[in-house]
Amino acid sequence: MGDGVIIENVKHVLHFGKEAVKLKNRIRELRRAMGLTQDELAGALSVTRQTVIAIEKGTYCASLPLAHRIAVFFGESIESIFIFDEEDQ
Amino acid sequence: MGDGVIIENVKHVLHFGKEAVKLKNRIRELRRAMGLTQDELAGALSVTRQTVIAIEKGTYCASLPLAHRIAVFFGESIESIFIFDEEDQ
DNA sequence: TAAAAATGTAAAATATACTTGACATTTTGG
DNA sequence: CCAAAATGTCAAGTATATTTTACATTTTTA
Repeated sequence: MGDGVIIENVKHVLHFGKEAVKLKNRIRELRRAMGLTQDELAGALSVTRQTVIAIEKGTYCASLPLAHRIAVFFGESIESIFIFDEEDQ
Repeated sequence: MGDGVIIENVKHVLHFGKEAVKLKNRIRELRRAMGLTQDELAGALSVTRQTVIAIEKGTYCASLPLAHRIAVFFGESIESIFIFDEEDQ
């Protein structure tokens, strides 16, 4: 199965690693557009208000399941809500 | 700012919570289509082989940043790679 | 302006994602 | 068939996400 070409491909792609990805998101903006408080959004997503605060502020990332719930709630894709900058950290 | 309608909306939407989301993904399939080993994919994503194994098997979810790297690597959206079933857990 | 609602902050505890290392089993190729 | 490569498993440790509680500040509204 494996041949030389495969290894070349992998090496060529090694810079896809952790060095990238600074994450911002449009949650506060989307939440306010719906006229919701942090507490109401938290309830709708089944997380605490602290989690909404931390994610809106960028203190940490949402987990993938939570990101999905957020995307479904706002009717947009994960990629359109979370912005992955191609910069350090 | 807040009015009665808003509260109605929130109550109406409370079932978007954790009860959903059982997660599978197409990573093994996509990796094999590229003729890569788990170890090579792990290297390309800057994670360990254990992480690739666990995510392929569904032992746990990728974090959002890792899900994003995976999506970029395979040239697809997060939503098309990770499948969120609307079932329990 | 004063009360109420919304937002922010901080620390300790728990859950989950990820790493490291070591070894077992399966699959592949000579 | 045998060796090497690939995949799987297990356990302990670190990192990060989420919860809980409690209080401080800002914004809204009566």
